[in-house]
Amino acid sequence: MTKLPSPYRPRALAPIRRVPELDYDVLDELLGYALRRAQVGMFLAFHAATRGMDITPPRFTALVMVGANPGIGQSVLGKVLGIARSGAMLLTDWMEERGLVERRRRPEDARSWGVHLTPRGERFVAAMKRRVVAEDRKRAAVLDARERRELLRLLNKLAR
Amino acid sequence: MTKLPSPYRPRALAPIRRVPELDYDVLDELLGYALRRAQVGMFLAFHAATRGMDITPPRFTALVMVGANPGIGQSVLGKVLGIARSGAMLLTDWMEERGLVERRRRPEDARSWGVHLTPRGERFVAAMKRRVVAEDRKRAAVLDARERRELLRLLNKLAR
DNA sequence: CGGAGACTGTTATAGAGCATTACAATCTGC
DNA sequence: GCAGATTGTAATGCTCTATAACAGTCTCCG
Repeated sequence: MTKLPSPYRPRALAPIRRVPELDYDVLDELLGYALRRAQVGMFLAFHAATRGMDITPPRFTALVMVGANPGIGQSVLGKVLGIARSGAMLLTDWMEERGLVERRRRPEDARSWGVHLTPRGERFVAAMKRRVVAEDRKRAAVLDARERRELLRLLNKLAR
Repeated sequence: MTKLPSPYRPRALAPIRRVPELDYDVLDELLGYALRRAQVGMFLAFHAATRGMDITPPRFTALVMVGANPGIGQSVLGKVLGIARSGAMLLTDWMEERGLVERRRRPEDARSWGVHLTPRGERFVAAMKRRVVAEDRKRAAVLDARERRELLRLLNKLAR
């Protein structure tokens, strides 16, 4: 039905392996390093959970935000994602090419477009969220409920 | 003294800005998203702390590991960093071009090289570690000592 | 001991992702 | 009503990393 420009190539990403014989020096004391290791693990789980959907974390975030904030502009999308406007536009192109979103003119501002989910996009986002949320919980299952809440709290505090 | 192939161009990376008017939907419930936000913040601090040194997180990790494990091979380096062998080699090239490390033949295995810090590399790594550790502490100062330890523990648990 | 298979570093190639810059249309405020 | 900011867009380029192929070397087992 819709043409898919890039023929889905799964991005293989290697896990960060812990090698017991090695001395990790200050790395073990740095929050930044611990964050990166944890995040790579999470990314691998994310990737597995969305297999076949051609989804990446930025695409996921963009789609969720469009779903929750219909009519959001591309500049705001860029801010939320921490990327430049031009990148947000390419991302929007990608979503539009797949028939997941559409751009609609805004009557109150002729410069900007509002981005909206299509019916197909709604279904896609719902399925995607279900998978990702489930995987996130599964992955976080090594922590008990209290630890999970505490981790979330500390991370948000750190991110300010 | 040593020629620097790429003329140090700082990689501007945008922060992930929180937009209060927006609905973040499931994102606020996902550990993965919180991890990413925290990590981007940390990366920005890291980048500021190493300004002028042309350092990135993988380069930092590689240099620290070489310093703490003299004679480490490039394949192991790749495993530790979570990148392919070819990437570890380019990284080693980069360090060598700057006179920070040298490759030495291993008598016990003629296939592999051992990577070692040069005297210059030793000084560089010491300065780099000082800066990064200080910045990491500063950045983590929003947490008290107990929270910091707890965060580190939870992150390591999550990364398995 | 000799060959199969695994492992090392290396090279070349390719692609994703993103920034930067420049531009035109439009909005806002003095 | 004009200067300056903002929006989407387009073109270009760079960095990081993977993939695949290759030769040299090691290991291990028949």
